[in-house]
Amino acid sequence: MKITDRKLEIITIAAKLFKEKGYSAVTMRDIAQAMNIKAASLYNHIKSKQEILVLIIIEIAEEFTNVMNEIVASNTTVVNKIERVIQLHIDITLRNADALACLNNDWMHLTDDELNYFVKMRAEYEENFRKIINEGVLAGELKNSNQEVVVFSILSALRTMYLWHDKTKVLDARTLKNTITTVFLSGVKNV
Amino acid sequence: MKITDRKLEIITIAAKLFKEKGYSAVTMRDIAQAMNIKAASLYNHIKSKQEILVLIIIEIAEEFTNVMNEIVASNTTVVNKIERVIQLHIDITLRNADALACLNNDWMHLTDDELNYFVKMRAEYEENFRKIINEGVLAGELKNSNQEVVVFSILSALRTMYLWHDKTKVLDARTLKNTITTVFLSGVKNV
DNA sequence: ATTGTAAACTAACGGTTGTTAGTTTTTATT
DNA sequence: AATAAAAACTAACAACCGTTAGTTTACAAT
Repeated sequence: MKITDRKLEIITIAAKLFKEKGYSAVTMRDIAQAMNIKAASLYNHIKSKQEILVLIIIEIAEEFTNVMNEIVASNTTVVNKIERVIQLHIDITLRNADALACLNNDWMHLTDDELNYFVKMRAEYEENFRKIINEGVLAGELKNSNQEVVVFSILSALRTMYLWHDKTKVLDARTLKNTITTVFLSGVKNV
Repeated sequence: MKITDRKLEIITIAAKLFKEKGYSAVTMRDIAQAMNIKAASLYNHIKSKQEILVLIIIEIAEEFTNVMNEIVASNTTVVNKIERVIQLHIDITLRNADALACLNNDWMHLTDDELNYFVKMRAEYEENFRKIINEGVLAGELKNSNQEVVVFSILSALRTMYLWHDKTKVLDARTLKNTITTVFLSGVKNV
């Protein structure tokens, strides 16, 4: 079950294609052509098109889940927790934007166990973020705004960073984090 | 070239299906089944699958373009302009979330003239929003943060509101607007 | 040099796709 | 009741889909 170099190559190229056109619009022949081989040859390395999708999405989803669990359990301020969530999204976006795009756009094409597994992880992730926001309101660290709106405003921006991060890659990760953190914690308006 | 009732029905149902699975994964037979007719019957009303996509996307894209042009040209404060952009996104999200989802996720399946037209409109829209932010910084209304990050943080959240607006539909449009405005202008942190 | 294996190939399969042609049914108008 | 138009139907097409079977090539280990 280990992932060979060639298999990893397929997954990487597939993720890039999936990002551009979506899982359903990319054919096995497209993937093969991008690797300069024939479609049938792919099956020496992977079991199915579906397996490619699973390998792209699940690993990243688990990373989000694991780090978010650490953050929630950590003994620190809410502001610091939010900063670490922002950092998590920046890290993964900069490291693997294609796979992240695929996770965001094509997760619904997972099937059976993997679909259930993903949906469960995503719900837990959102619930954990909601907990952080709620904790911040109760502790007086955050304003008492509508929690759902706050949660999804921030999460939406973080989740779709992959759409524009390449335009801003002149920025190093640190500057990116600082700006985003400021925007969400203190807003854009001058006081 | 006018849009009959039945044609509008097809577009509405198609948008809903496209939102769930994406343009490529939805077949003409899927759309037909959702209307309790056969796939071939659809062609009494529409020219092609592609035409459905065009009709869903272009109208909304033009509305965004037109209103954004009005906002940029208006003689008011930058904060007020931002509030009106937020209002624009809320209005369209509440009125036609399915089509908006389709615009966000399936625009790349447009072809030829319509693809060029859409990409051009989107670029102009972003450029207009960038102008507003820049104007605000110059006038001292906004903090001098990195503009690209500010522009895309806000736009990302507004663009993906359709993903979670149904969870928050207990909120009326006014409350939604007030909360989002506060989050982006003043941040979530207590001062 | 021989052999075993990994990884490519050609050919083809059964099913699905968007779409067309031709026909029948439904609906509205006189 | 007769008629025209609108909108449904059946049947089928050529192209494309993911995938399999069987074969050949490339290459490392003996």
